Amino acid sequence: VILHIALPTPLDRLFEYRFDGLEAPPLGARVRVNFSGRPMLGFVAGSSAESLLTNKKLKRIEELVDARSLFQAELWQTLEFAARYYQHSLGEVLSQALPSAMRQRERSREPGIDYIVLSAATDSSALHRAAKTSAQGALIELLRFGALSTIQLDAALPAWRAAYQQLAKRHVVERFRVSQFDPPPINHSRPSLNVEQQAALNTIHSKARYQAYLLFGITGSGKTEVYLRAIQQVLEKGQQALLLVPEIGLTPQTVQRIRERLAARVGVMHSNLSDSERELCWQSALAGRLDVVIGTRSAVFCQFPDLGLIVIDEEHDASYKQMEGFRYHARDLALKRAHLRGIPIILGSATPSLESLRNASANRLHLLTLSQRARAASLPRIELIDLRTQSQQDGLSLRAEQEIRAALSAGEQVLVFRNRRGFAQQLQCESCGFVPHCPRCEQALTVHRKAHALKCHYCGYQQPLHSACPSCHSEQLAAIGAGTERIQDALAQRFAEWPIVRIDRDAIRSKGALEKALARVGDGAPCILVGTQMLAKGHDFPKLTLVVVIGCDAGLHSLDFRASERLVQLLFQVSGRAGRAERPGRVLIQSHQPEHPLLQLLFKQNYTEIAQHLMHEREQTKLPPFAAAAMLRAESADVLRLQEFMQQARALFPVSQTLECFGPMPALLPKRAGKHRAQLVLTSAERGTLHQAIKSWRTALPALTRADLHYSLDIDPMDFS
DNA sequence: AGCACGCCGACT
DNA sequence: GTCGGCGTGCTC
Repeated sequence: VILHIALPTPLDRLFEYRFDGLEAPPLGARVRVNFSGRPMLGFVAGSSAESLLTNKKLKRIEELVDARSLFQAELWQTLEFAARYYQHSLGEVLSQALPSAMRQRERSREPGIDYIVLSAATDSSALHRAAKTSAQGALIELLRFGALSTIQLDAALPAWRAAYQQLAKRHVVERFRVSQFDPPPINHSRPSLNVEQQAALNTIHSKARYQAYLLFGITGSGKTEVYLRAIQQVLEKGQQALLLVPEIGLTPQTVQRIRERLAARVGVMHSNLSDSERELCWQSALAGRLDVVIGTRSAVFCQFPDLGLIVIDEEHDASYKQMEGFRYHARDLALKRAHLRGIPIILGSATPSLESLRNASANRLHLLTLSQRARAASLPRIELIDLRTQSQQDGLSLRAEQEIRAALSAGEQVLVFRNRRGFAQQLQCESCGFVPHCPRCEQALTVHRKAHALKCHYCGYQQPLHSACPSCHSEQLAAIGAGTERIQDALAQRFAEWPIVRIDRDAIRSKGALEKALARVGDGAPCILVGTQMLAKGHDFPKLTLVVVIGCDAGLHSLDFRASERLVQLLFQVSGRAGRAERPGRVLIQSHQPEHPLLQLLFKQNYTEIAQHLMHEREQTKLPPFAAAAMLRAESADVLRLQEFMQQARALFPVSQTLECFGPMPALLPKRAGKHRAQLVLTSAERGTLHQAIKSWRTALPALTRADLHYSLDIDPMDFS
């Protein structure tokens, strides 16, 4: 038999190999082959009795690794579709749908799982001796109600390993290994539903076949409770559920809460797990040892004996789009999967993507609305601070300062949101105007004062902070613009009597640092939180009543067509942090342009209205969701080579009445890490037309490439970066 | 993407 | 005389 093998190489075609079996193995089984002198694992993707190739060329399958397909029928079809839709090699698509451990290693280990438990001999006095604030205390606290797996502990207490070592020495805790996940302790307390939640749930329950829902619920309206009830219903039927969350949204608290609430075997799948842990979760789900998998983007490829429901939380989140290699959108593939499987899927968001809103108005998504806040009495009030009439220092206006003081004095917590880390955006010589730039990206370097460095936030380049201008040797160097570090310093000077907690990528370097920082805020004592978008999602601060947003003007004028949508979603999310408990929240937005229509619309706290405004803009400019778009990106150290390639690529593209091509234009970051970057945007009102055009056009591209020139094709690009 | 093969410049 | 640059072509 001749097998047609999909190989994990960018070459977008199948390769034929001779197989010495009587009949062809099932599609999706792995095989070991020699490909151009290298050993490789490929996937059976077809077969035939004969081959047109000469016997000399045709090689043998060295080993059939799996007797059965690794992919259930509906996932296989989804992946075949994905390869076609994203115009990516099937072999790479299949390979990426597997945990990386299974891409290289042929046999998987017997899945087993390590649990940590309090020793039977440990009495309560020993438990009391461990300080509650230490990692050891936290570990004991977690284990008090039963054993937890290493995976659960990684999620709940990232720094648990060191504490475990210490406690194990004193025989307070011990480790044992079992071959499957066990259900956590049962916890039946569940909040009651309001009328809207119940109505949404009834609608979801009414249909057991494919139906896609858009659960549009404002922050605090109880979307999660609807997900959990819907999942529970599915579990009661003996089926399993998949819950996708954004990268940043998978907090230990979320997982723990869901685990307890559902009293089900819950697996977690995210990028911080080790390869073997991911494989374990993947294998366990497939083997029916898990009821629910919560995971980020790549968890969309998890398989179950009888998957009954998919939920996508924060469906608008950009982290669902893979930004390199096989550039899939997990939400869109989940929709495809649910459709092929004939099961319901829920997309949830307080700020749905324009794509989903449009799908809802076209009845491709059934809209379910939650407009009542479950716990808080009212929505936060939004106020704009006009920076043109307000003096400001270190990025903070006088008005904001007064409001912060008032809130703190009233015993409340304050969040100062600034989506830029570091001390200052740039350094400028006051006598000659010199601004240090990254030699590889040509962007102004960010000042990091604590680290005493100038850093490039795009490529990671850094150099020591100058004390004198390298150009004119003046020592008058001004730090321009305020990042989180500077704002923290400024706040510390003005509010010395209150604790200030900064949360951004610089402050939260190590595992567990985020938990530590959040714990400092968790007791509800008055304090100031300063941070980037790390703070915007998922975390609940009941005592937080005031949010101050610093410097969001850049998002109003970006060249990226999705920038304003993102800004609005971010501002809504940040606003949602305020006043979740009984106290009403307030949001102060500092801007140089408070009259900007988007900011004016934010006032009304009505996302639908803002979305309509944005939608109108997109319709005018014929951009997604009113057109299908694709993007050709290329980069090279040699500008001329890059320009030549892009010009030729453009010339070959069959522009017509229904097909448009914009560019070549420099990328949003025209130079990054020493490479010049350019892009070509292709759009059409007809998705099929665009797809066909790109399909034939793309075959001509390899002939245009030179050494040191890389290009990639992005279908449904998320940004113009 | 890799990797081999192949044809022209600066070294022992 | 050779070592090595990367342009071109192939992978069942």
